[in-house]
Amino acid sequence: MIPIADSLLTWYADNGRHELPWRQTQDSYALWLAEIMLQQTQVESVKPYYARFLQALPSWEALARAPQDQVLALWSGLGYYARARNAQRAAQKVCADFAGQFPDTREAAETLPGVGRSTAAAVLASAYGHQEAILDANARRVLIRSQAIRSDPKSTRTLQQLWELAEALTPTDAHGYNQAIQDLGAMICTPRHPRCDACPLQHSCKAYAEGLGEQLPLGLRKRTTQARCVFFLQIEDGDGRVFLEKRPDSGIWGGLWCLPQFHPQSGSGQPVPCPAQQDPLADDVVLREQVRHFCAAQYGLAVEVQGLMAMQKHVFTHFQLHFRCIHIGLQEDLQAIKVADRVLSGCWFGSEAALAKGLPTPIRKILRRSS
DNA sequence: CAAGCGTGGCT
DNA sequence: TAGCCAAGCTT
Repeated sequence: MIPIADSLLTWYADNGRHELPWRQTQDSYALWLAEIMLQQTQVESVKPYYARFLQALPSWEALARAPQDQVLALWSGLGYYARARNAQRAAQKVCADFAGQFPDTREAAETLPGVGRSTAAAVLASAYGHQEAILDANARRVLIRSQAIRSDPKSTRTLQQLWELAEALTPTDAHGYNQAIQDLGAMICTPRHPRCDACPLQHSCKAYAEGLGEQLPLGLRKRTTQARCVFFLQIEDGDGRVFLEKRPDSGIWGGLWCLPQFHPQSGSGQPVPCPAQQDPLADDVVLREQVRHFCAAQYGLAVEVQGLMAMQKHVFTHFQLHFRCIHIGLQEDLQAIKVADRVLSGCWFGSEAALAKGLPTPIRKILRRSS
């Protein structure tokens, strides 16, 4: 094992990103919130969300008591929305079970929804000064390179080995060290084309010595970019309000408000796989009749299809969604609305009210364009 | 334990 | 363009 703490801390003092917003506070709530937002998410993306969220919900109590819709609206666009729902549950648990203080042991902290080992360690080190090691993507990459670990980074054994390494290397000043190793991973020891010439660990780095800097970590990701397709139904009433449904907590975009989805091949409206077809969402008389039938059966709405927007694509980690938006008007306005209000989990929103909700990014783009 | 879960930037 | 990647956790 090659020690790196001293070199890292020295480098960090002069080169670290000391100005990051969550490095200006000792409040465990703010530090925890930053860690949750930063999971799988880049610093620049988090900054505006962090400021807005803290401003609106500045304490455990405020978050615990907020309407879920407000929490999701503040998270809207940041992605991985289970984090937002878990964060609120965690705040409620902190208030109920931990007297409004972030727990002071890792074991207790890990009982909070959305808080795993690394997040718990990061908060305990930064908020309370505990000597706790983190192991996020940055730390993992730095350790793998500095020790030239060639085994599969995803395997349980390698992870176990990395955690042991992380704990052994983490000094008393874990707070500073954790920030330092993350900054090195973000600024110098980057996934591709690491800047070894500027690295404070170059003299001791086994990967550098063996010319493996670009090769490690090994076999990172396997990709499957299956394509699915769906229609989004933009149904407007006589007052220009649009109809949105709240999605169930489980699955993609959980808890967010969304336009109704439709596909002729799945009565449920679920997106369907669309292998490289010419035009999987073609507009014709049959489709328009199917849409009318769907709206009647599903929502009790008598509608007329006004037109189809151009095909668009939204890319997720695991698949890409091809979609077209269908503009729809009501035939029998007032009567239809009454039926819908009674039958549905959805609601009608004016343009401004809709945009204030927690919306998936592609839905927000659709509604912004037509507002 | 592998799959699921968002989005934006970079190459 | 299309693939790759980012301060992980849950089921």
